[in-house]
Amino acid sequence: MSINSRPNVLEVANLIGDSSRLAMLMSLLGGKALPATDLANVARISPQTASSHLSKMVEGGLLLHESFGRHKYFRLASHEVAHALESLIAIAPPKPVRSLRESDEQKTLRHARTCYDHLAGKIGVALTDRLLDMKLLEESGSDYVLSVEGMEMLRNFGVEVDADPRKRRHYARQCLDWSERRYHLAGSLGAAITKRLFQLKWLERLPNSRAVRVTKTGMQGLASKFGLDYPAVTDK
Amino acid sequence: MSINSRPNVLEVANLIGDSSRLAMLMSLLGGKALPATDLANVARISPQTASSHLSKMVEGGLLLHESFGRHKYFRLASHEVAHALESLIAIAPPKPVRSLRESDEQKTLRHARTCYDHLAGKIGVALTDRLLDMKLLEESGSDYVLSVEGMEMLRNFGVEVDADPRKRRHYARQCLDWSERRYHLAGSLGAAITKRLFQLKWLERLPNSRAVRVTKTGMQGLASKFGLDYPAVTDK
DNA sequence: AGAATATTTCGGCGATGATCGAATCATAAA
DNA sequence: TTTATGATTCGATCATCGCCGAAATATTCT
Repeated sequence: MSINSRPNVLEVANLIGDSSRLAMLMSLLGGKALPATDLANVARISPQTASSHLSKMVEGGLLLHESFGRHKYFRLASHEVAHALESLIAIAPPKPVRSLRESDEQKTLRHARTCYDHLAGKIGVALTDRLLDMKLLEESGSDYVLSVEGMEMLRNFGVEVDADPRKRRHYARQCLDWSERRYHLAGSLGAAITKRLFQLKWLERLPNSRAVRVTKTGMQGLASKFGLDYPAVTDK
Repeated sequence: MSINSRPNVLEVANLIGDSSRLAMLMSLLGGKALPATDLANVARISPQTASSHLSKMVEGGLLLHESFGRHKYFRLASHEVAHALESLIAIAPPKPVRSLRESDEQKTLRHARTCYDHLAGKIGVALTDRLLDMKLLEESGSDYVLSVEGMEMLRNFGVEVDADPRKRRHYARQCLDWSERRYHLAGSLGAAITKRLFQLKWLERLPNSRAVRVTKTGMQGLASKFGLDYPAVTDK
């Protein structure tokens, strides 16, 4: 029984397969650590129930926690957990019933959001496309590789480009975007670029959401630096 | 609520998070299609219960079925489903309690098995290592790329090497091996090589298991063609 | 045709587990 | 210290769902 040998797989899948816990996990996919009460809210359950769920997920290796005063912050335990969640999202059947009037939150999520630690949504896909067009990034097999020019350009841009990217696993992974059904740049490079965009205040987080907003300077910056035609992205 | 927008994620995770269904899915990770009764056996449940589970998994998009006479064969619906399962295995905490006397089945699984459509286990990892040593394959970011020599060599070896590998997604993916905690070659290239090894009868499937056996000619062949020191692999 | 095997449907039992109220503990503000 | 807020523990309730027995349907074998 190859299943008995890995009882933890069952435990992990079981943990994810509950509506309340999944709601918490999905909101943690934004990459931020959130306190227990906030997580109870997103799941629409009482603090007691949330506490129970959270301790189970910590026990099961899905989450880590850190205490600050009377608050207890939870976050995903690793990139691997985020990746597993993404891969589940990827196999959930295509588009569900789509109401004519798409919810606002839905719309902002589709537009731009963080996917654990990197940029996703229309903007994430568009930026990746630009990097490819500008030959800063190249597809390689089912992965990306940073070109020499790309490394120089991004370093000048202030991104912490790794010394020897080829040595690192998951340096420039392709991540399948559920809203766009397209790939975009993930991995530690994707995270580093996103980090820089926040530093420059080209991006800012929206409260209580994975969604992010491109600021005014961000629009100008993305246009001049990467030639990203912002209106074209938002329109269609 | 980004969760309400994707109810299918919950459904999928829920389906995986049941012991009986997971047992079936794990055995289907071998890549073969199996009839309902066999799946009932691996899960140690009655045919009625299995039937119920199977129809749910088809409904949820995890499985596909094909009928041959009175038999109904089930298989994983896609590479993505296999990939999602692998990613769950990867986050299940390291090694569980390990009895001194490891079960025979466990041992053969560790040794060599199919991971959906490619070779895994000690042999899978060892073969990948050899391909890297021989410069037929190169690491690129978190992925593999077939070298020019590699393409020629494998084509001569009878592997259906794709015309333009760079165009294909998931051509030479790295797959994390749960038993070895090492990466090995997956993707369509990994599948093509494995297919060829079965053709040549260097590998043969063991009944009712994901485990595979390296045949006598296989040992010789792997040694002469890829310099794979078979005894060294099996020993430690 | 009759017998055997594979799969499915229905119905009811039973266990697991998500949920919240009430109470407790811990930390921070007043 | 007192008060307020975040988090946890315990206990009881209640719904869900996995499970199998019985019976039906379909296909193959003799």
